[in-house]
Amino acid sequence: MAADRLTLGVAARLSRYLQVLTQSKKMGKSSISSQAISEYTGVNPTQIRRDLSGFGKFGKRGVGYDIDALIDEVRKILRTSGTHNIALFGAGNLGQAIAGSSVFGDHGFRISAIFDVDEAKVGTMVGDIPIRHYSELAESVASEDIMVGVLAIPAEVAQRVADDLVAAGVKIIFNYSDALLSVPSDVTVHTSSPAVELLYALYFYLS
Amino acid sequence: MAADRLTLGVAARLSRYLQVLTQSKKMGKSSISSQAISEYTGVNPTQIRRDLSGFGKFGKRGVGYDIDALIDEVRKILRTSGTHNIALFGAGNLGQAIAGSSVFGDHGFRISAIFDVDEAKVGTMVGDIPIRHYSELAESVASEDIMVGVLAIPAEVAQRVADDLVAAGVKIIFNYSDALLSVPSDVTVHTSSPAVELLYALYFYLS
DNA sequence: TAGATTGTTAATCGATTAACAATC
DNA sequence: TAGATTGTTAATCGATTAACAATC
Repeated sequence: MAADRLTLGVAARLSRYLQVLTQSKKMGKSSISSQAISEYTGVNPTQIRRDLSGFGKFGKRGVGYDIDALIDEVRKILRTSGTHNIALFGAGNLGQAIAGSSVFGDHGFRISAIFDVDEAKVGTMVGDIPIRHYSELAESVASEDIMVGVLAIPAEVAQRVADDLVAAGVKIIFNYSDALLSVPSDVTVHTSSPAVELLYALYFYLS
Repeated sequence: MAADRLTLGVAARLSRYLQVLTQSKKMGKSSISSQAISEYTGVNPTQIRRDLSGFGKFGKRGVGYDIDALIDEVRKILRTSGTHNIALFGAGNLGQAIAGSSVFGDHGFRISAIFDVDEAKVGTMVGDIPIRHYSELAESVASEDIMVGVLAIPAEVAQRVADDLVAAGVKIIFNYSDALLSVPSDVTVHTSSPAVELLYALYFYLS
């Protein structure tokens, strides 16, 4: 059943449910209702139940969903049960903030390399991750099977690094700068745009 | 025409077009086609033209859209032409990275206050913004007409700050921690979840 | 049992897309 | 003129929602 590829919308929503489940587990809960997931994601509870019931009967009527079991099921559906290596570019304030947070680690992403061009930083550690020189990019991507590049660098150099990542074979880039990146069509770029989200939140607030 | 409230989808897409327009202008371009906007947003070019043509004939056939003029039009539609004040919580690595970037400023958001609880930081400056003590929150929100709170603080204290912001009357919160925040239904929370976006990018990459 | 919540149906609405005439 | 791109239509598909029986 449902052996087909997920639609983009379903995959995006399942990922968001997963985050709520992971965090709820951290907060000590063991089960959760579609209503509760809805409050944290803004997704209609009927749609949450619909999204999940397409893959099996994971819930208990009158009770809700067991969090541990549901995390396993959603990870299976998204096929992201393993660990995936990411490389972080830029060891400035933003890079260090990212390296020190659990925002990627909680979802099975491991920061396996941090790159910078500042010779003074190269060789030092951020937590337990050593900072390497940018010139080692291609080699590290290949030897550590890095699937994602995270750009915590100035907008002026973002395109250059994106080009080098593409040349090294990386297909997914997460861009914290506000630069617009041009990449081949088989490469996915996600740009962090907090202001964009605030803009439309503001619209609904002002209307 | 189209005096009704925008749907959530249209408002979200218009905000994203605005970011592409703003960045394209920075890069020195003066006009842009729906095809080019599509490449940077992933939104189908037909839909972009459709979204825009609902409000007027902004483009020139055979040429595209004038960037300056379109920025003005989209801002009018989103009713976000003015400047809006935001308060930043946390002057650590992440807070300093946000304060030092143009990610909010480019879209008419001004960081008018940074709060921290560390007495050693209070009174010092980040760029041209002074760090204030957290106890001044309510007073500052009222006196500076702050509409948005940005949380660059540990997950453990995020709910506490969210509660205080709600009590002070703030209706929009941008949350960089991975905490799940409970707020009244008239308050909007946006949580930055880079890992969530990577999760579903990975799904389509692995499939 | 009584209350709560899932799983599912059916109806509606908005998003998506291809196609193409209009026109710069 | 020729090429490019908008504005718009029509058709399809997925998202959204209310409602409610099933059942824990």
